[in-house]
Amino acid sequence: MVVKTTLRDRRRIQTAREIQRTALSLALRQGYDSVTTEMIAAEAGISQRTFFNYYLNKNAAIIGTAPSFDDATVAWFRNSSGPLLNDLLQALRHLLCNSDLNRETSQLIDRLLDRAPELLPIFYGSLKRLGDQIADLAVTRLGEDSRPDAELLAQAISHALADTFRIWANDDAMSQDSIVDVAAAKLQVLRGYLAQA
Amino acid sequence: MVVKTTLRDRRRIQTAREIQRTALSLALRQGYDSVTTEMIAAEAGISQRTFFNYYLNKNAAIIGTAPSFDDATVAWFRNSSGPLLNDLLQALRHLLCNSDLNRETSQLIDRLLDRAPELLPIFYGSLKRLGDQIADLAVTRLGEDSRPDAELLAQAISHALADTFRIWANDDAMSQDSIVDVAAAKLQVLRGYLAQA
DNA sequence: GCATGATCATGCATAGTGTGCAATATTTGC
DNA sequence: GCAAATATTGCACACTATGCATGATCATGC
Repeated sequence: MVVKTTLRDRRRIQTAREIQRTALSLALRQGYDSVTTEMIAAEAGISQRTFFNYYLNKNAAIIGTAPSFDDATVAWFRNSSGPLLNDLLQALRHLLCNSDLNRETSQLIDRLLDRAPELLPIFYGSLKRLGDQIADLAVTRLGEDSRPDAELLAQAISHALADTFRIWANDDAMSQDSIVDVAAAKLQVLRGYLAQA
Repeated sequence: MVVKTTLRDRRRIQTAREIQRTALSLALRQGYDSVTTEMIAAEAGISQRTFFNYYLNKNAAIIGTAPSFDDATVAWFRNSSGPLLNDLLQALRHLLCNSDLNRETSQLIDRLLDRAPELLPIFYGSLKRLGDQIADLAVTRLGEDSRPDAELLAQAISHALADTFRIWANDDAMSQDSIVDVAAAKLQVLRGYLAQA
């Protein structure tokens, strides 16, 4: 089933991005706290009410919406029989491949996180959604009883991925494809620390 | 240096706990969203303005304030030369030993997290403070260059600890001392998953 | 004890967030 | 084009959170 992309859909995505860019730009210019949703709406050329139609709250407008696994990837994962971690990483490669990341926007987010560390929990909180999806995948292999362990693993993976994102955002020489590989390397470093006991 | 505990200090702690208990009880009774800070203040016998003198926001009142490492523990850690993970876990044992956890309150939090999953990111966000402290400790050993790796490790440790907390809260037979041990076991499970690649 | 300086509780005003609802405008499918 | 679906907007409103002024309460040195 081919997805029909209507004018409305395209506009919706376009507007959502414009709001995010405006919000980031304003927050970097005059500080996150002193930016109001009214300002963002005004500069984005929409009403405040419409702003809240696009994002549930101010934080969400800054961070943007995280991508989701598509059905094909989920199906592939369920049928694959490779090592769990390898397959999870492979699924993430598909995810990143399909989503068109914007390095410029990522850079703005990265810079803002430096200046406004109070946003860090929100950033990682948003990443928790991705982590939950990873945990769901892992649970299909490990069984529902292992959900806490799956969540711990998923949390580590998404955290490593987030770190790598920030590196990628600031390194134009780094390719989008290598994000997952670098994150995987970070996870092996983590494994090393865990082995010291 | 012995800490002098004045009447004011004791009252402050007492009131803070009372506010938290009230907030938890109300949230469990009628849902987190429909509880207002005014209700919490009224039921706790204080003004709304005083509520905000104790907690920066509504979320903080629910989750409560996480404990901090004391100077003695930090000093011990810096001078110790055991394996990193072992020493971090040992520091956490000191932390838990000194802080008088309330199992009843923890149970209420656990139940509320089940009913209001939108609080989960806030819960883990609050745990991030503990994670940051652990990361700071680890950095004193690994060097500032390894901060991202230290944060990844700290994140995993605090997540494992949080999971274990929820188990402890609901298992009266489980001793407070064993929390760190169970969390350590969880970390070894994580290590196993990471080794599969 | 008690004076006095520090800290705390409170009321009030105010800025900002976020939602429900109804009216209006735009797009889609036919 | 036209009707149904969907988007945008204004408005009212409840709630969160902060700053500031004022009076109450506590700590401390004498």
